[in-house]
Amino acid sequence: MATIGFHQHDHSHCIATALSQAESKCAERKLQFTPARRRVLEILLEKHRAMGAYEILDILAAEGIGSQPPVVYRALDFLVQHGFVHRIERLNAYTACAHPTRDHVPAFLVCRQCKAVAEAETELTQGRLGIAAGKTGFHIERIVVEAEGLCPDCAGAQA
Amino acid sequence: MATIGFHQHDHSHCIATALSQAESKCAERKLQFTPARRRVLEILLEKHRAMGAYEILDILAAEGIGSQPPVVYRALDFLVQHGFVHRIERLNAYTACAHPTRDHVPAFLVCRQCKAVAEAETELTQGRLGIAAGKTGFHIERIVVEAEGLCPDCAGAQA
DNA sequence: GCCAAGATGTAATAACATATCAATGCGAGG
DNA sequence: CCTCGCATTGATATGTTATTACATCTTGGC
Ligand SMILES: [Zn+2]
Ligand SMILES: [Zn+2]
Ligand SMILES: [Zn+2]
Ligand SMILES: [Zn+2]
Repeated sequence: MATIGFHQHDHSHCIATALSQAESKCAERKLQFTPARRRVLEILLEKHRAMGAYEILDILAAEGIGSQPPVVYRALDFLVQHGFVHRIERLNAYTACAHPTRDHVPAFLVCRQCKAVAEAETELTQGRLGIAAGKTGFHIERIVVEAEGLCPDCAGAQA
Repeated sequence: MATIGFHQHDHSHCIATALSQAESKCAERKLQFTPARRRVLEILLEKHRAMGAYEILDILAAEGIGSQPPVVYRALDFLVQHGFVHRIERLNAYTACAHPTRDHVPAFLVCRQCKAVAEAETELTQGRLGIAAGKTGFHIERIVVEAEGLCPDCAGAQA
């Protein structure tokens, strides 16, 4: 059992599922799902939380996969590029996508205390931001939405 | 003349205005608007774009105000804390608030090419993100919204 | 097999941020 | 006036995150 999106669940098999989905997707698109890329995604799925690049690198180093920063940054770039992983700007950290099969605009709830992260989705309509962009002629390609606050656990522990 | 919010305008006097507004606000709240803090805000107002901490520090160093990182980070912390400056997570950079008199939830349009930044406002209603948060018991305290794309200038230059 | 594109190995460095502790200034209460 | 407490500053060191640069190797199309 592990904490995901702030509730408990058994995800022993969803790692395998996500990995094989990623594998298929790469095959379709003629992308190379190399060992380092695969292992980084697997690590993020296993831990099921946001991890810093160097935290991942430590694991790779221990396993003899690579010990230099570019090893992990290249893998992360690939995974982020193709939507298997999201970067949490607020934390300078990375987390496996919670619904990699759907095309989506990710949004995150980030606990400022324990750093737990839950992935939600925002509406595609860009509201006042889209309107502001339109007025000025700005062309939006991507939107970062990250809410910061207290997760249920930490809020409860405040007592 | 300078680029602000992606259109031209003369803001020779708005620096002075913003500074004196900040001064009043600090006086009201019994905050110390010290020389370093004042100068950092002034620099951000002058340049009128997002600046990295070390870029600001270089200026402070040249002026003999201070050359060590804590000098600029302390000033930035203060200015961000009190709403005179916003941090752009996507860029690890800082920019003077475009409407410091109003209480607001800032949102940004960030050009991926030239790094120009425009500040907009988002609705306070948190839409589906708020709903998702409510369901899981997450308590939102702050929301980061940063749109990435191309500003009119860069889009034009694409040719 | 040959070539070009993509991926990896490796070293060095850049960019961003914080920890720690001593020293200083300054107002409120005695 | 004194001094206690608190915010600020000074100074040094260190921690953390990310990129550049260049050599080498692999892969897949031809
Ligand atoms: Zn996702
Ligand atoms: Zn928490
Ligand atoms: Zn603002
Ligand atoms: Zn631009």
